Amino acid sequence: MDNRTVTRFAPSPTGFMHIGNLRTALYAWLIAKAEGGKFILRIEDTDRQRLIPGSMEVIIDTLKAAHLTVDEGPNRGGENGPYIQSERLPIYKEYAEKLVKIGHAYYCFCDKTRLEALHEEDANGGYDGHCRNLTEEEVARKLSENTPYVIRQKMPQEGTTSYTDMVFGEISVDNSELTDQILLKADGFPTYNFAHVVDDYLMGVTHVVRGSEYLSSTPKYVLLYDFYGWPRPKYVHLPLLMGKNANGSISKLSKRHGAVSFADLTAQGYLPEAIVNYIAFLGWSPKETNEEVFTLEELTEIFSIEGINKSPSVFDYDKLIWFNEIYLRKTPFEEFAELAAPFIPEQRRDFAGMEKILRLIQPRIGKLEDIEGASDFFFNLPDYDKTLYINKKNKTTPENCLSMLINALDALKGLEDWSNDGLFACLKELSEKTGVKAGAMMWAVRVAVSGLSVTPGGATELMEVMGKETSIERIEKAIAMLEA
RNA sequence: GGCCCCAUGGUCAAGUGGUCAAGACACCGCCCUCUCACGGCGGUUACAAGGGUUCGAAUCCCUUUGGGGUCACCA
Repeated sequence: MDNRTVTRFAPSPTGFMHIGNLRTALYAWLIAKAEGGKFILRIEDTDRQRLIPGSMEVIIDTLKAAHLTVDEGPNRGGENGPYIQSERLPIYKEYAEKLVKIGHAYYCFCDKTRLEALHEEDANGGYDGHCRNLTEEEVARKLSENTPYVIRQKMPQEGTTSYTDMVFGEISVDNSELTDQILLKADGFPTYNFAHVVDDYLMGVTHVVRGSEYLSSTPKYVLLYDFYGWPRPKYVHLPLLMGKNANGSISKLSKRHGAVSFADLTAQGYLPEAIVNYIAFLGWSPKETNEEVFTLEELTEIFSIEGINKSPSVFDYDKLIWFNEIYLRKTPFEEFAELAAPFIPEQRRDFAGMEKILRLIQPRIGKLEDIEGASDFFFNLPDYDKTLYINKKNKTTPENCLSMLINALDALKGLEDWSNDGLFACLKELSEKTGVKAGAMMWAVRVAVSGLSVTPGGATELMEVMGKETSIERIEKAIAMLEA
């Protein structure tokens, strides 16, 4: 074994990848890669009730989409497998029994009824240590009678336990606060509390990277390392990701805050690269620069644990959109068109002007989901009000727009070169000839042709896309409306 | 409730005893411009409160307040 940095991402198969989990994976990956280390994927499926089929694929696909390469894992293999906890049951049993043998764990035969009664007595109290001091004979007898049992960790009753976290510093807890947690469940599966410690040790994990919700239970894990005589890993607890509630308060980011899984986000048209870039900056910032746009590769260069923040951060969709816009604009058009395809209503996909529409829209949308709405007016002229023709800067009114449109209609009807340049030249010339500002002329035509006060592209760009027939038709309609 | 943790603008954040307290998003204004977007320029908004320590505190200590996490045969 060398002393390379080894981190792991150990999600449980819940069916979707929470964005907070992705960030944990990203940081763990970055910490490993910054040092040329190893990144392990391990599936923590010890809770059989909550197991959701197909989850592992979601996890693997997400990591792949985010470009977080796995060095060892269920999909890659490796020298420390298996990487799925349900396939490691004998290991946990062996280590749990070993712990009993050396006096730091014990068999517990308390049944559900007793535990529930305990809980009713004091909802905030833990296990009372009822089976802590059973004699060897009693244990042997119960075992021979096949009484269901669990194995609990025997916590010290005095003193304090402390450890150093690389972001939060020294954490110290009175041992009297520590309850005798279950290590091995009655169904023979280990709990997270036990399995992850055994696996992290066996797999040579050097940095345990996870959310700060584990900050206060880590003393229990640290004790396990001590009991076994294993060197403790380094701990890197990450500040939680929060969401803003309707009433302004914040709480752990969850579904009611909006899209929170990676799949939800990509389904709305956020690009994986933008998501990754954004979440890298949620709870971390680089020391030497104010720049925020970085590729994954660049992040491995500048990422450091020292830059990780302690306080929870609120997930801000506005900022995500900003990142997304940047990545959307950087995307070569051909690629953008491919990404856009699934977001275009089927009946519009073969419209001849679709490519031009996409070119107009690419630099103006926040996420791919916006494509349909942003281009809708090309297909359906919105109902609009005469007041749209009022523009202060160009001094337009419904009245002068009407005369401009009448002139424009006439000129456009005779126009051969229906290209953006041709259209622009035509209208520009017309405006000079008729003595109106070009901006005013453009305003009138643009509104007539789009029915909107704000459009992706100018009057002539829109007309080029729509074609002569539709453009003329819409202008005639506008004239009719203004004359009414 | 006990325990643990956190506290700079609406949000993300720099800042580690001496700064006019960076920067980004959002918002507002101006410029550019066939509208919008992009780009450029400018602006509004912050050290939770109260005590200390110090010549000097956003930075150190205490208290309060606020927020979060955790107390499962879930992870």
